[in-house]
Amino acid sequence: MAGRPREFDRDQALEKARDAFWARGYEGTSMADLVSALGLASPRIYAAFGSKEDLFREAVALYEANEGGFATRALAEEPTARRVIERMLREAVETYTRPGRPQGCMVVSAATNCAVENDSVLHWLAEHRLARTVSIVERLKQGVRDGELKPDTDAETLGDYYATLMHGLSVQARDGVPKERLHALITVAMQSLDARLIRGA
Amino acid sequence: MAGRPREFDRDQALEKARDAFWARGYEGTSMADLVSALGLASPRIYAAFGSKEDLFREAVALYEANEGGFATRALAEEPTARRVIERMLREAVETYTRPGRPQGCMVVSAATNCAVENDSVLHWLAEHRLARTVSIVERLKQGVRDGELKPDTDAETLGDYYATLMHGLSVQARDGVPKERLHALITVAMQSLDARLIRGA
DNA sequence: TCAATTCTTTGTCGATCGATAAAGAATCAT
DNA sequence: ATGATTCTTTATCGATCGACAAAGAATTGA
Repeated sequence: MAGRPREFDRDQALEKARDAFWARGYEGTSMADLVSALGLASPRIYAAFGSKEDLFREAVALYEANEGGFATRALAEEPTARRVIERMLREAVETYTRPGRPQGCMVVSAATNCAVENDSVLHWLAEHRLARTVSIVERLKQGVRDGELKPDTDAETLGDYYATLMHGLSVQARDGVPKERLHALITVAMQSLDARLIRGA
Repeated sequence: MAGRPREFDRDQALEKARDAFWARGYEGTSMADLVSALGLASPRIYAAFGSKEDLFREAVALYEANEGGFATRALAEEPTARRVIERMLREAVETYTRPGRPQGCMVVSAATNCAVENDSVLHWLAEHRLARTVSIVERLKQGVRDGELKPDTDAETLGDYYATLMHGLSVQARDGVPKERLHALITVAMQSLDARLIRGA
């Protein structure tokens, strides 16, 4: 077993692929683009990653494990629903507007206008977005159970509200709206949650 | 002058093109898709519309003149900033979730992940989105001047906030979130504006 | 040393991309 | 009627799409 060793760093190549897909999306990034971005001939890419779609799915997984993982991290690390939501939104803005990096959210913008033959990719990303909405809603429900939020709080609606706002943030960031303005509107949006808070909880 | 008359209805063909682009985006809709959707051989399409990009721009203009024109209509027809914002959001939801129609906003989703050679289309739609944000901000500033909103209201931030939410609504609608849930979150979002209202104005 | 294995390189595959040339068909003005 | 004009049809263009065959190069275990 084990023949000639690979001459390039697979992880490093995957990072470059993630950035390319993040910036231009699944269909917006051609194999020729990847060849040039990764500095690898196409048979080397296919040997290491299988297909363009396989590479894309790995790239999204890498994104979600790092830059795009702010929601998961906020959910895991913050003690209150209030802090989870605000940190998630603030880190979303930071991630979506980082200078010298692709703008917006890879999960939101990498496959919105797709040809029919790539519907599987489109639906896969949609499921990721819906799963994120569900996790936000669940956390708010937990906040109600914990006595952090008023008992009559509609957690699903509030979760939909923040998920919708977060997806909108990605669009705005891609359009070049500066991060200061995005942070300012988050301050407005946090008031909806503050209104549901039980003081001193 | 005036040779053989055109055998098909140009306006009707444009509507079909608008629906195709609305559903699948600029690059997601191929000329072959258009040929099949319009029921016209490609030379007839080129003769009537010039190029795929010209056709797309006309299709977007048609969208904005009808289904996508709710923001403009609300701004023109509603007497208060409060009513403009709510009607705009409610009609956005209705438009984005209409059964049997393409879901979401054509301006938001038709060109997000584009190849480099179609950057012009992408930027053109981005400008449309930014112009919509500006018009919302301007209307809120007017509300402050009219004495409808409290004098210390940050109209730009509030406008950014509603524009962001509206763009997020398009993503959610495309993901299949039912319109009842979207209407519910709008009710939450309207409280941010209600908090800035001067009672009895 | 030498088969077995794996990676790299070169060249190219069929399909599809947007777009058009050329010829036939139908209308106009005269 | 006839020439000018415009639309429709058929066939196809070169470029690019994602993907791979085949051969050479480098490492392994025996």
